[in-house]
Amino acid sequence: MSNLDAHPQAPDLAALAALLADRTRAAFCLALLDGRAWTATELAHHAAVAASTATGHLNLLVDAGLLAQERQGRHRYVRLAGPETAHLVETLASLAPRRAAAPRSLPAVTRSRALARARTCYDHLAGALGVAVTDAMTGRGLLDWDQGPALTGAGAHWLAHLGITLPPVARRPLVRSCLDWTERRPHLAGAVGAALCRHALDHGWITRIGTGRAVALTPTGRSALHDSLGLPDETHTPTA
Amino acid sequence: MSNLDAHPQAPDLAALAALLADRTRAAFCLALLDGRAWTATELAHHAAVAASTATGHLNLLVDAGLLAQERQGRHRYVRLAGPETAHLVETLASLAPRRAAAPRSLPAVTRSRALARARTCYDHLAGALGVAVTDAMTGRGLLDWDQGPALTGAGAHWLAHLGITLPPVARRPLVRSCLDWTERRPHLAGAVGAALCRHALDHGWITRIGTGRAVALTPTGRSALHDSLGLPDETHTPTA
DNA sequence: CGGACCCTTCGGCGCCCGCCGAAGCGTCGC
DNA sequence: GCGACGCTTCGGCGGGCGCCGAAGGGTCCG
Repeated sequence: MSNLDAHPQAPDLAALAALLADRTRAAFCLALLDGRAWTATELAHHAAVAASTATGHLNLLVDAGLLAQERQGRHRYVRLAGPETAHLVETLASLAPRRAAAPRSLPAVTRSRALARARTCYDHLAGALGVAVTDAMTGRGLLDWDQGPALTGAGAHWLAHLGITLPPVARRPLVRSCLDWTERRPHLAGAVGAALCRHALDHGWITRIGTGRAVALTPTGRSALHDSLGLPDETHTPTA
Repeated sequence: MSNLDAHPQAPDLAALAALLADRTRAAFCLALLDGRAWTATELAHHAAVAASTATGHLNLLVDAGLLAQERQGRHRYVRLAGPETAHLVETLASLAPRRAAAPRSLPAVTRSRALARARTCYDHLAGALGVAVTDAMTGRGLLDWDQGPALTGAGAHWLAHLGITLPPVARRPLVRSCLDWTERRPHLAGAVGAALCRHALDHGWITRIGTGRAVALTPTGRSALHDSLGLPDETHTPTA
């Protein structure tokens, strides 16, 4: 009985894992979790490798279908091929040993400031803000995790009230739990998470900082999230 | 800006992926998805490698925390360290390219026979049987996937009626979707999936075949699943 | 007690793969 | 048209890692 007979999937699984088993390619995929398209040169700089090295790595990822690419003149843009790839990268990231562990327990006022340091995770909100939004929605009965992650009726109404319409065809889960690497608690992913993030960007609740995944919570956003979810808002909360 | 500065997680993520980026280790982990403990020698035979090779690989996986081990005299038993590891392996397996694709569309009678060829996936039912159970539960309103995978009230009653009690502390999701590699459709995972599988084994609905993940649906099981979920039962259904 | 068995360590071999700079092609903007 | 820029190809180098058999230690069983 050969290895192939025992588990035909083993070589394929190993090959897929091997694509992420290189620190440069891992850095590429982590960067691309911001949901945007990067050029080859940007990724090379980001990962501090030569352009020729980046080319080889990107070819592997594109050929394997983990990344999608688009040519615009001399620029080669790549992005994660879809939510499945993002989910794989997220899963690996959530299980990988932590290095710089975030503080476990923040005082409330510090937590309020921490909301300002948010980021996106693929196409949904992550970090302290993502977790805070998720927790608040859960606390207000907009999400129900008791029997698996689900959007409640109240949650659907709340979204509609905000003017958020969900995609008519549910080809991806409406609600998915995504374990936040820094907070070590789940934040909201799936179609709802993506729609919320889109809404937050479109309405100026958050703005992107630089070219990474960092986003800044704006005063408008802080106020809106306070009104709609009761998140701490420094303009309304006295400083302790 | 060095690679480490850009993404501190990248080397760790890559290291984790590297653990599964070897066909022998991948075969080990796929085998261990049956949820049982295997000895080092069994795994070596299974993957067709020398005992010394298996030792080295197992040491890597155990040291990294992906596997848990237990010594009993001269035997070294290892198992997957927990559902998180299983989820990672499942995720990789579901994204890995397929080789021997299962037939896409089975005639009903052949599908009935296919139910007999089931398997477990970590601690829940998989394959044709797992998918059939999942579909039947969904069709009868016991599971609701419209807003994320969820157990319905009817589902909870159904489980109670079967005598299945769920763990009081929900430290893992009650319901989780697990994409079935061979059927390419989701089967039920999570605490409910595990409880169902346990129940099916305890009540003789399925029995294990050999030392792998294959399980056989028994006449008792076929009858019980027909009664409780309307699954095809050859003793009640005329052969076409 | 002795042989069989499980498992581990060791050393050597061969293969794979990421890295780089140099050279080169195509695009872009002045 | 020319230089700058983005990207690709090529060849060589060095490091890493899985593989094996041999040797050996510990456990098990007749």
